Amino acid sequence: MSGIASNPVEPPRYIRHQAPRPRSEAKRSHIIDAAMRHFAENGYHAARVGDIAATLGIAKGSIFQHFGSKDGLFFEVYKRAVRSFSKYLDAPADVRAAGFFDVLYYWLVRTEHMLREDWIPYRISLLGNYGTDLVLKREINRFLTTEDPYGTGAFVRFGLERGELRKDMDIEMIVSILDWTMERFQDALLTAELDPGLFRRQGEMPEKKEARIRQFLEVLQRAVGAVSASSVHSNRQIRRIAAADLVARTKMS
Amino acid sequence: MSGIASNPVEPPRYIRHQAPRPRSEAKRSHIIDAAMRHFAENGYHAARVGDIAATLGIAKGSIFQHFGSKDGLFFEVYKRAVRSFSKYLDAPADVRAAGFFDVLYYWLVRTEHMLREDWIPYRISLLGNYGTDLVLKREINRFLTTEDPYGTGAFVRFGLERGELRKDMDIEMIVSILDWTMERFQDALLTAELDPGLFRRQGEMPEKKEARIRQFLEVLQRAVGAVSASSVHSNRQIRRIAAADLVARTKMS
DNA sequence: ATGCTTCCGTGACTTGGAGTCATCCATGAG
DNA sequence: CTCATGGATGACTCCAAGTCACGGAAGCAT
Repeated sequence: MSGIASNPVEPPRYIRHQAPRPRSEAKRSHIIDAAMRHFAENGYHAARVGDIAATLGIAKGSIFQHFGSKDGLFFEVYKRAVRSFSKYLDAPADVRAAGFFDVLYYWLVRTEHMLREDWIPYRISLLGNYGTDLVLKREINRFLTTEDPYGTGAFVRFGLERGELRKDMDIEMIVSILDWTMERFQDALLTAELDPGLFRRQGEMPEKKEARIRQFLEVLQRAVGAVSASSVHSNRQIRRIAAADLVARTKMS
Repeated sequence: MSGIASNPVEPPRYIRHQAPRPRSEAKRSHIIDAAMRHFAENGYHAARVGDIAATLGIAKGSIFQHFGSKDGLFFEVYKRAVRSFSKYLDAPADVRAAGFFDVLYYWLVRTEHMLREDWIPYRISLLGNYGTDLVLKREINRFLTTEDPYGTGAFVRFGLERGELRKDMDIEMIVSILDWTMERFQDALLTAELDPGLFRRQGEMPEKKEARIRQFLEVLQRAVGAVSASSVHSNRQIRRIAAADLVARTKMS
């Protein structure tokens, strides 16, 4: 295509000819751990690769040898953080048995507690979603699409098989909507920074928060839930509203 | 409160005693324009303040004098970009008269065209939403909340007054859900253009896109729309599905 | 006009962190 | 013990954000 192939192409170097020694993998892992803490505490930009190295008592160059760049390091950190989260279907068996929307409820009410005891990976995912760079964000999206770390796809199929989700929609549309709204709702729940609109008022009112969760789930159920007896969320309040609505609809006709 | 007022406090300097001269405002405006182009073309990180200055034929220090920092400059750029977008209720009168969901439809189908003729501010808003820094993102959210540049609040009130939206939900919940899903849906719609890697399937299928828009709006209507004759979207397909659903619900009881 | 003051623009300079590389060293194979 | 390989090192380069002392321009007063 372009120039003349004057020199025979050198075989590309820096390709692993054999699996890395076990020591190397362990070190990588240590670096990722320390980096995760640093990124979580300082944010992406304020985190210094040199500081991470100093914390570990190793040379900065070593980190670059392993990960190539600060972006590359963060991407590994991000993947580990996200993989450490539970998948939807990891909910206890009795919750799963209760149904699709009960599983969502289960995870939403636990979000806050999980944050307190394990805030570091959550903060990392927040940085990956909003606080780094569009180029990196693109990599992250590719990762999320191919790996589906929350198991949204399987979870939606679960809901479809149980007849709790509408069958007349593209499944990708359901997955997307679930991903979008759950992500944003959880962000709003957890960080006043991101959504000052929805939760700014009630700093210390857990019951108000729970009401929001219920309302959100109810909206979600209307949006993508199938309309049949088995799909009605087992929670009393939601069932009550759905029933009232049904009456209203019936009267209308 | 804190220490002893040992020294009489110096009157703070660097406070504007009078409005900036008109020349200054014009220059600010020029800088913002050039910066917007640079950020849009290169992304936040790759954009160089020095390049922007060189493009304008002025000194780099001048930009810092006006905006304090690169972040500060970007924030001004972001505000201008977002303010340049239409508000929901800027739709033509006949579209407004057709109803809430028709207005949404109107804007969604136009998103693509608007992108082509005016891609720079869109790209800026994308950078502001995903590609800078959490600290800046926080400022941006505060701005979006206080200024409501898309007029979402007024638009939701419009829908409520027309009886097209549910009255048994907190209004902020509706606003948040509308903001979240519209933003993400538009991003998905548009980044398919900008970045064929993500949604590479329907690159050249406008009718598929329109089907997606209809499906999305239908979901949204189920989620937050009131159930009454006047709320049904005027689009035939949506009305048909809503009617079928009503029948199904009635049978169920 | 002449001086006075305040603001604006300038570009050389400082700061500081990402990324590099020649060299060293630890380890394993023969 | 020697050699070969690849990880570890840290001083070094590069580069862009941000600073500042200075000079000049524009308003203001006399």
